Amino acid sequence: MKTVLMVAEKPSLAQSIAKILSRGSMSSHKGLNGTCSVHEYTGTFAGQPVHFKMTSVCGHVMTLDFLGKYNKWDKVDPAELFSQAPTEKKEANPKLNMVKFLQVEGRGCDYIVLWLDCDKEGENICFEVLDAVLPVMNQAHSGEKTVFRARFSSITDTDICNAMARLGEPDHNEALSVDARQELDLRIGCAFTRFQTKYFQGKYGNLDSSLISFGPCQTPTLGFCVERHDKIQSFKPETYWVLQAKVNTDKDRSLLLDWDRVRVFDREIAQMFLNMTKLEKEAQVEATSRKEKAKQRPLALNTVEMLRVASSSLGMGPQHAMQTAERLYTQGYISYPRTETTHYPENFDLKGPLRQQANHPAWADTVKRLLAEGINRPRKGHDAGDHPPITPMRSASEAELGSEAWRLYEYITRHFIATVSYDCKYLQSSISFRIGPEHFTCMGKTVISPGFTEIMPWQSVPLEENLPTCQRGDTFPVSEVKMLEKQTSPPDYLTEAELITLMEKHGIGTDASIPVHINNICQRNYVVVESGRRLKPTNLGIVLVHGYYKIDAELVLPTIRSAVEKQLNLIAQGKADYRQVLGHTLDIFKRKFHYFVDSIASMDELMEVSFSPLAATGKPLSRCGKCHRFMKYIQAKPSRLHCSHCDETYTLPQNGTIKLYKELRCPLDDFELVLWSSGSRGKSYPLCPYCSNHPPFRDMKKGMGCNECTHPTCQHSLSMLGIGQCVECENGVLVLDPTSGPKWKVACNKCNVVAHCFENAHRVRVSADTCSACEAALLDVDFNKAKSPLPGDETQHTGCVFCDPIFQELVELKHAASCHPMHRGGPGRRQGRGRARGRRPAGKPSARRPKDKMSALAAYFV
DNA sequence: GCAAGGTC
Repeated sequence: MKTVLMVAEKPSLAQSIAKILSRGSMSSHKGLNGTCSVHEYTGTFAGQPVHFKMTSVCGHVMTLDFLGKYNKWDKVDPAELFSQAPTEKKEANPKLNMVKFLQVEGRGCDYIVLWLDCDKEGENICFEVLDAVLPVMNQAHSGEKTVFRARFSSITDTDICNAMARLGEPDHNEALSVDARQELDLRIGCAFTRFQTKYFQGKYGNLDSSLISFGPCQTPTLGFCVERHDKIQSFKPETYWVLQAKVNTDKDRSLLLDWDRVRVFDREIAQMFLNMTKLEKEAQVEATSRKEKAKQRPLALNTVEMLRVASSSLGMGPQHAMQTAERLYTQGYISYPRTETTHYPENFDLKGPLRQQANHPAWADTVKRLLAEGINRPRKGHDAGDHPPITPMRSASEAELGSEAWRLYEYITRHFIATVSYDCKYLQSSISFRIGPEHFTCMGKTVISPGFTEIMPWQSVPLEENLPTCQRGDTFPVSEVKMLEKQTSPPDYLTEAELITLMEKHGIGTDASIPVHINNICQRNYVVVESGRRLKPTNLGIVLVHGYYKIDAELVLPTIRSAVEKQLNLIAQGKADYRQVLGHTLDIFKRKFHYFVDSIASMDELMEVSFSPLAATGKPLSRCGKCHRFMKYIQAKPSRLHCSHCDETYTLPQNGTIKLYKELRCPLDDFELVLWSSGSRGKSYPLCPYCSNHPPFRDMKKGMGCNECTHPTCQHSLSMLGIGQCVECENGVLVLDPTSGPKWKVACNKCNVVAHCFENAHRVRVSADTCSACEAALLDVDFNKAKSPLPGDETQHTGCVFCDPIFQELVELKHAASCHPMHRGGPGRRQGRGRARGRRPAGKPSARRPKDKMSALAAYFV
């Protein structure tokens, strides 16, 4: 029997589609990556009985990057990234082993049916899948078609079955347009980002962003925020005047009337109108009206609307909301949360999900009534052909979800119920009055039936005072006419919800990437989220955008994306050649780039005002080995040392603290050593600022400290302080931390293994001798007289930390505590004493003997 | 260390 391989874009879709096509009779198992499943069943294909294997990828299989050597920022001129630098496709997520997985499942298959999402990205993934699978599939008989594309617009039985019955071919042009987009985004984004970052980081010490990034989506996104900032800055308040009248409708009730002219900007004129009305004793009713109005139930929920409401009403940022929604989805509480569609498919079961909510304490009454009296037909929304709108899939309580997830789930469920509820109906009445020559109006609203606002109370029609019943010609006594002086007020900073709307309108990003772009401009410190989730640009963000405006406004305008996308669409439609469009667009941006580089001084003028030059930043810390003057330590990201005399910058390890190390110097270059520490519970090691940036020996990499230095005789080097192979990682060596006393530590120079030893020793040295059992270097320890753990009055002992029975008792293996508890390894997983002891019962040789120090070192000298 | 697009 022949085999048909079928591939969807994500595991959940593979399952739904297989369920439909196999009519529920399939057998499933997890694939080798543990994420994708394979669903198997038998059926017919091309008129013959076959075996079906339905599986999926996880989004893109491949990602585009430059060849490795072009990723060295200090060796490559960013201008080269436009054409010379070659790109390569790499596996998008090496952990998933997707190519291997596809080949294992695809080996020996006869046909392949591609069920990727029906958009350009999906078409592109089709070819990524084919590249992986075709080489291992059975060879086609002469002329027989083996590659098929299923085109579907929703995940419903009819749609999926129709797609299966009318298979087509993957569209190469659409896929090529995505290849072009990837290459453009990569080359343009990286070139500008690297240039800006290097230029400004080399000049200023307090930019407070380790990366000055540029991108065709993130930069216009920032542009929107700065545009609003500029509007606020340039706003000039204007004074205006309003007439307000009050009439008595009853003995102790009065009615506030709005002026039909709304407002005037001339005081004299307002005064004139006031004079004409204030002596009038009566207001005459000129007309009354009563209109029944409706407030429409919401459209079915899509991603961006969910994100807007999450931000504006739940105070939940888009990134966080999306993560929360994804968790609710994978746990089966809601349907797939990434969709543009606001229209339920024709045969969508609305009552099923509604019935699941019928006993929920929060909305049982509403749901039961809807089920009993009949649900309303949802409004006609937009069908983007991707996934059905977001709906609840089963009932859940706050206790089982936790408060954050619950708030989002509650909103999604209330929204869903609202879409099958009735519109809110209310009566809008108005009375028009005349006081002297001037006209005034009073409006009132009364709810006739609350409809969906019962389940979405925040949408309720606000209660307004009932208007008196009256008719044309009636009069009411005027109790007061007064003139109010007011001022126009500036707009406020952009809310996330408004930004999402702007991005959607201008086609910047997609439902899945909009939260990422917003998150990016926050992380780069271009904007900060203020109260009410409003985005206030920082000085850095403002200067960047104003700089682009000065040099080349197109770089920040939202049209930058749409213009390129127009070109890409030509490729997709087969109307333009992929190479030509790519070459042409790259050429334009290369020119823009060179112009930008040549004009950078005009952006720099703005930078100068807000930021301090490197030389004027930071505190003097350690001496330069070249000029022997003090270098300044710049703490702001990225932390570094700057010698203003030599005009050199030396980057330091991030995420830790830096101190001077006893004014000790590196024997190679005379630079004063500094001590890097990740905190009292973590590890620390000395490093030479020069060596760390210019590795002195072969096989040493940038960023290394003395604990990885292979200098044969320096007292701070790995050679002198190394003890033996790390007990956990492959290539690490345990190195004595010479600064850690009196609570001595030995730490791995690669991973975060830390051994705490000898609490009360006042000196610990690495001996030249090695252990006869395990070949690790011996430690020579002098204990405090009063607190010596040694027998008798002894204070000195030399032995192996792994094998010596006395030392074994004094060593405790841990993992360095890093800044964030999430990243903490060890103690959580492996309590207390680790492998160092646990795997070495006294007297028995260890299962994995630590290599002797010299052979561990030899590895470094290769 | 960089983009944006998939998805986990």
